[in-house]
Amino acid sequence: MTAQSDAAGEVLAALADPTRRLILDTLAKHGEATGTTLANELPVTRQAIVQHLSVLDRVGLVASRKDGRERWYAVRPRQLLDTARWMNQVAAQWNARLTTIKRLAEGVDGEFPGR
Amino acid sequence: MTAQSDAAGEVLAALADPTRRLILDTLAKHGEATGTTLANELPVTRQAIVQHLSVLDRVGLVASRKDGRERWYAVRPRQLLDTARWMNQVAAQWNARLTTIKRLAEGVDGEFPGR
DNA sequence: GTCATCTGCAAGTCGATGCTTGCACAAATG
DNA sequence: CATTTGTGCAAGCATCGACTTGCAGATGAC
Repeated sequence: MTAQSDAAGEVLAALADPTRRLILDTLAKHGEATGTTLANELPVTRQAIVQHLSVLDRVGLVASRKDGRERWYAVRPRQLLDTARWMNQVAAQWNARLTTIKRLAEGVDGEFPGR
Repeated sequence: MTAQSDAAGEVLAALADPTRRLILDTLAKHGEATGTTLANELPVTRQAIVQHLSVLDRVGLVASRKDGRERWYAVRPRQLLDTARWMNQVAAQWNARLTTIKRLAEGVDGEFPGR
């Protein structure tokens, strides 16, 4: 119920890094790119980029294709959509629980602090 | 366009930690809980839990209320929903870009590797 | 064949952070 | 008032991960 190889968690961890999000952005902008291409316009080394791409590939956020001596990467939306769906489900659970609590505390008009 | 105080990134980073997700789960299950309550049923110290709750509060995933000498925490779905929406938008952008590319590469029937 | 370029592997550095222990303070109970 | 219980602050440790540098191998160009 909670753990099912935890795909969502992996994707979240991958997306948590700002550089990785930047790489994904750039990649999506170009459609396809190689490690060296990305390194040319991003403020990090090619090695760093390749390592990030390795992480992103492991969780299925990018895919790679080898052409000659070049390796081309592209973005894959599916995992992102799945994770978004997961988040919506969790949020729905929270909402359900909160409304239940509210119903139990019937009559109490005090809402929760607005942070 | 990319940076707008980056609320999504903050939430992602907060959700990336497994212990933090466990805390959120437990919290949602109970509706409300205190640091010591959570520490009683989770395999970490109260201090660790409070620190995590501090992070979660900073990004708006939980809110706290003080009653006497006890501080009660509860989950807040809004940030989660916002982040899910953000993910959907990004995924939509990726999809749009990918279909454009595909259209440009008209005639080519080769799909992308299935990882 | 020779040279330039792109990739892949490895090791090392450095900062961030998850978790702990220790203690002081505040509030409820007797 | 004394005791107990819950919270808040601080410092220390230890691990993880982001990034770099260095080099070897593979592929294309001249």
